[in-house]
Amino acid sequence: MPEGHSIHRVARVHRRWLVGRHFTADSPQGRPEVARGLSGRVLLGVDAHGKHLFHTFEGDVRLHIHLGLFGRIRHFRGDAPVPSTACRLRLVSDGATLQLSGPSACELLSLEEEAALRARLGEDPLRAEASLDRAYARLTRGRVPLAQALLDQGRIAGVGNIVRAEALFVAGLPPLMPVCELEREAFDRLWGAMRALLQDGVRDGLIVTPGAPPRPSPGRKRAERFCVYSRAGLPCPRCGGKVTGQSLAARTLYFCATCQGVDRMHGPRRKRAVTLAP
DNA sequence: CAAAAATGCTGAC
DNA sequence: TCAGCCTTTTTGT
Repeated sequence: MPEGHSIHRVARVHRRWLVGRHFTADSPQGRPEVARGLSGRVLLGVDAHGKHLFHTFEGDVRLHIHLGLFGRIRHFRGDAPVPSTACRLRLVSDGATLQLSGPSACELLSLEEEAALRARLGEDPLRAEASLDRAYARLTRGRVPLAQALLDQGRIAGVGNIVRAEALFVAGLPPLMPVCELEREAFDRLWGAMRALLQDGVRDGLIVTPGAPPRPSPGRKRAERFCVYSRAGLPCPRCGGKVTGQSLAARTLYFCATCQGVDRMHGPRRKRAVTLAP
């Protein structure tokens, strides 16, 4: 579930439905001190940065949530079901309930702790104040592969395995090129692709890459949402060649070697030299 | 039923 | 580089 778009969508939903309400909190599993700290307070605001969520309650109480790989947030209007035994935090108000399970972080932070955490995060394509200059400068440090740098939340925040694969495909960029060789023009294209995918994801609640196969591939039941992510061995929707899936820094990277110019290392949009007759 | 997989991150070697 | 964390959903017998 959780790449940046899911988190920003949650923040938007909470701003609309939960801010201004007076909550009682409990923690069926694991975080009694967090529940105690929040219980009886009014929620004042919600902010998302990358994959991190920050809730501010009255009395300067700040909740930090990171869903990690397994985390989930459910909300209910009116009656809510009994939470699972794994429910880490439940917030209940008149008419709205929130249940959080499986997060990798659910903690109260001081103003300073929150500031320190946010300072470690890179530019978030979903935040209005994001600076392309800063994002480009941070992203292109060092010689790590471009695809690996994209998952580094200190360079760019909110991009996960799906968005990196799909955005690199949309931008037609070779994922394994040294990131310091990424030209500004190619970066702008990539940033635009990431931002568009994430923004559509916030609006729609899930990511569907433009150009994804409209019909299920052979051996699949449903129409597909992605061009390359999780499609190793299946045909690329653009050129029909086989999509590659390979491990990079312990994550699976998906790409189309043909469309993303892997052999040329600098992308397919560069003009090929032509031998002219004398 | 059991097993596997999943969009993430950390800490130990 | 790898194991480990942690929950839910999907797939297979």
